[in-house]
Amino acid sequence: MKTTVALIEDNAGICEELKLVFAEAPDVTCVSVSRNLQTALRVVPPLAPNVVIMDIQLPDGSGVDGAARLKRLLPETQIVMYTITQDADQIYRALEAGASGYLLKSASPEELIRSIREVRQGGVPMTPEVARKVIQSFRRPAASRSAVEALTKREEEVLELLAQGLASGEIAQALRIGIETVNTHLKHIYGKLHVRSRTEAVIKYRG
Amino acid sequence: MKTTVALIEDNAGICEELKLVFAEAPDVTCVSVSRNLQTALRVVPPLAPNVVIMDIQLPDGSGVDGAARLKRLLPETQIVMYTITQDADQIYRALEAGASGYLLKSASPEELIRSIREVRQGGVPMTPEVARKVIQSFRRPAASRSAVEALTKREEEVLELLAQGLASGEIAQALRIGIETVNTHLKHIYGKLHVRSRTEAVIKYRG
DNA sequence: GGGCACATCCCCAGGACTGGGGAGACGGGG
DNA sequence: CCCCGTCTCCCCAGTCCTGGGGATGTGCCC
Repeated sequence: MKTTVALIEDNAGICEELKLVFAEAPDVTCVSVSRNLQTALRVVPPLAPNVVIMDIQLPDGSGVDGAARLKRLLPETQIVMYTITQDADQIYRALEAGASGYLLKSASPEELIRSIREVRQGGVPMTPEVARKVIQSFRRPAASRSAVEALTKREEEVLELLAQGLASGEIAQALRIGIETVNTHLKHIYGKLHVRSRTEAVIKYRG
Repeated sequence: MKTTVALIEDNAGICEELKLVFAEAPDVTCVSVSRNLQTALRVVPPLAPNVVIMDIQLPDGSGVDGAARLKRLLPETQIVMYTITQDADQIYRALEAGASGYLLKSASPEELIRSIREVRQGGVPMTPEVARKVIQSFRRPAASRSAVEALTKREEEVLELLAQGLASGEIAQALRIGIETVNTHLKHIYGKLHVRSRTEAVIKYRG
């Protein structure tokens, strides 16, 4: 099975190294290399690669957001994060964003190529440390997995009304506060839930 | 690395089959076979095997509960569920209970042996279908369509993307149409669903 | 051919929303 | 006492969304 891959990575050295790695695999073709998010979001969607390998730390934004946006534009594309951080929170966010794999940069070239093949066949390649953390998240349920708990009481009230379809003005009326205050609460909610619109907030809230 | 395995499985045929499979692997020794939970909970702990392979459907109780109790008694032991159900709920419960792997009985003998080795090295063996479900649990639950009556195909596609939190421009990009067209579809959707905003449309769509 | 549904694109005006900033009041904790 | 979090309100700029209007092309059915 032929596989097209787009690489999003800012470090030039790693890019070169990965190009060599890809060249070793006859069934893997690297169709694009982007050094930042902005370029990637413009260049990658038209190419519709089978797999995207991307870093989390990018110069112009978080790879997690980038992954979410790419996944929305290309639902069929499998996204594999390739990064140094094994921060549990980053891992969860990446998976929430739609990533299908999470490799640490300590992975060998062979593992990387194997992972690309694996993800194409429906697998979920992860470095063992990462897999372990993912599984652990099931043992302490709902702790870090729902950011909703970080919301203040008022913010939650606003979100609840938002999730009922009310507009800002209507929420203001219902809570007897100013519309500006509602918008301030919304800003804070967006920040805490890592979303960019009321629709996304509602989706996250309603699970 | 030598690995001791305890098997908990009520079906006699499968037991015999697995014994043969284990005999094939020189580094894997089956130290115990239990046909039910009660026996297993008495016999297995003193043996402290490296790995437990267990069914979920057992005559005297759920394998999920059994896994939880075994894991408490043997924190070092890796538990791998081996079952026919790929019910998402069962999978989550098993993982919450402390299972480190989840294999379907459709897995081949080779996969089973490979999984035993994998779990000993910190891996998390899962059949691809299962892995996919686990990963999906990090995303949003699927939409249920009910009140979506007279929508055309295109309108439904737009609504689906809308319900994933995409902005108009992103929907346009995803469907490769103009943003004006998306807005026209949205107008029609609002009319048909009797709503006045994208948020309300999403709420109606997702029930 | 004529009518109809569908999908596509366009224009426009007003309002809503997003995302920065600041700032006052209040209460709790160090 | 001062700091910090929370809730409240405000300003502003830019973008997005809503809700009218119209237009073209395609395919289907009678």
